[in-house]
Amino acid sequence: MAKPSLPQGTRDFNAETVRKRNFIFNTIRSVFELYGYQPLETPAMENLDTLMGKYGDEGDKLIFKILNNGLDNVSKHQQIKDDFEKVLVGKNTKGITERALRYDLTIPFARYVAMNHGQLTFPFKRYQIQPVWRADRPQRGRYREFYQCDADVVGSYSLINEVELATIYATAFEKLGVEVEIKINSRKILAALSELCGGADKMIDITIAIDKLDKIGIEKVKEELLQRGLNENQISIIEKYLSINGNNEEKLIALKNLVGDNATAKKGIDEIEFLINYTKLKNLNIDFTLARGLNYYTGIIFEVKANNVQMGSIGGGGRYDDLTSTFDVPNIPGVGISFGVDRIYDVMEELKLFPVEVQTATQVLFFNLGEAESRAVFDLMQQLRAKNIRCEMFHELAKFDKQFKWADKKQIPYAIIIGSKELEEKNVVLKNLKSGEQKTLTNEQLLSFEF
RNA sequence: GAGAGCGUAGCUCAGUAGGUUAGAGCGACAGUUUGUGGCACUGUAGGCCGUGGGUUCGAGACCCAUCGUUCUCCCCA
Repeated sequence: MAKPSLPQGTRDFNAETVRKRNFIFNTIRSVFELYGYQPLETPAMENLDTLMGKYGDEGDKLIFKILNNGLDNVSKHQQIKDDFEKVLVGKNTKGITERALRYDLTIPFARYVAMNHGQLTFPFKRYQIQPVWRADRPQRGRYREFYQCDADVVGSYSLINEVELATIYATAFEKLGVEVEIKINSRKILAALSELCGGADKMIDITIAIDKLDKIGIEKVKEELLQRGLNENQISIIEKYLSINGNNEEKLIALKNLVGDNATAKKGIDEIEFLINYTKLKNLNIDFTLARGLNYYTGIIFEVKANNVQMGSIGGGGRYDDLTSTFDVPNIPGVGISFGVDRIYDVMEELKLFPVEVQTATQVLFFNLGEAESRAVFDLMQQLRAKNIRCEMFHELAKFDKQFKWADKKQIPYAIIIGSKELEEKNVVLKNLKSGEQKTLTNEQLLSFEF
């Protein structure tokens, strides 16, 4: 057997890491619950049909496909070879693969809603905290297996949902101690811009190009737009659009001057104004260069960036007014947000934002000083455990030195020593390992001690 | 899918211009010390130098391939 290893882009999590991650999960979950969202879980795998075509061409390539079983079945060899030929030219793949790992939580949710819309009470609000998988090349802040925490509401056009979701973002990150900027834009504004610049079919080209503004600069964006078939006049409108800056109010005024007489743009602007005025969040900023790749968004879109650290977005979302129609259930609008736990973890680790309390494991180590002593220890431990004190006994008879060092390494704050003397006198020696102080307590005093 | 860097002890790394028996720190284990840890000292274990091929009298070092890993672009959380 070769050296054991992990699949690329996946990780093991040790006790410390799991505790820190749980802190993030619990914080986000509690905020979701505060806003009336209910939990949902879906399978790790979906039918390939459910996922394909929902994330754009790039997204489709990153879906982890699961090989069908039974491909070595001799009686089906010819059929399987024929099917594989189709795979090679990018066609129908059912004979080779018909299942895939979940790529995000939104499409499985849409599938769930489409399957169960007859039973659900609308508006239906759900949250979901599960891993997703992407066949991406791993790099900083990018993994092949990572968790998303999504909250979505379907069956409502109300902008109050956007207001609440923006507030969920703000509240959760505040509770985590992470300073963030919540960036918003509207697909309606981007659509209006596209109408003015070569037609609605150019929207994807335009959004892809402008999304790169802060990375490659305005000149390169203009070059890319030219390559994508826009003329000089159209590009100059986009340049004006991208040069809009200032605070939210100033940006909206400038945008109205540029595209305000377009009906779609006006609707998008109204929605953004509503959201900003309603929430009054200080870190909610308009960013007209925000586009987001996923094709299904139709209204306001969100993206969350952590301040003071170099990291891709740690959350994103938006409104999709017609997501379930791809599953033949039309007219169910929705809006949702997602938290990227693994990136939030990396940010918190880099900025040292995890509270120390997160790490308390065993509170008390009982020394093992002999057969009769350890029996007494066991009885005492059971009584402490009944009072929710986390304690354990050293696994074997050993020198003090060894037992102390073990406690140090496991960062256990208290040691309790029960030797022959204490056994006889029915008391214990309690030592605070951090301060070095120790005192003798009766068994009764120990049971009421505040650890 | 495109590009770059790095693979030497459990971990972090050093290894000079290609030259005898590959080193350090940390960690592990044992002892000094069988009723009091963190410190110190002493000792021990631990390496197909990622893998395969090539150049050379001689390769951890140079060349090629391969695998792994990290990072960048694309795209994304």
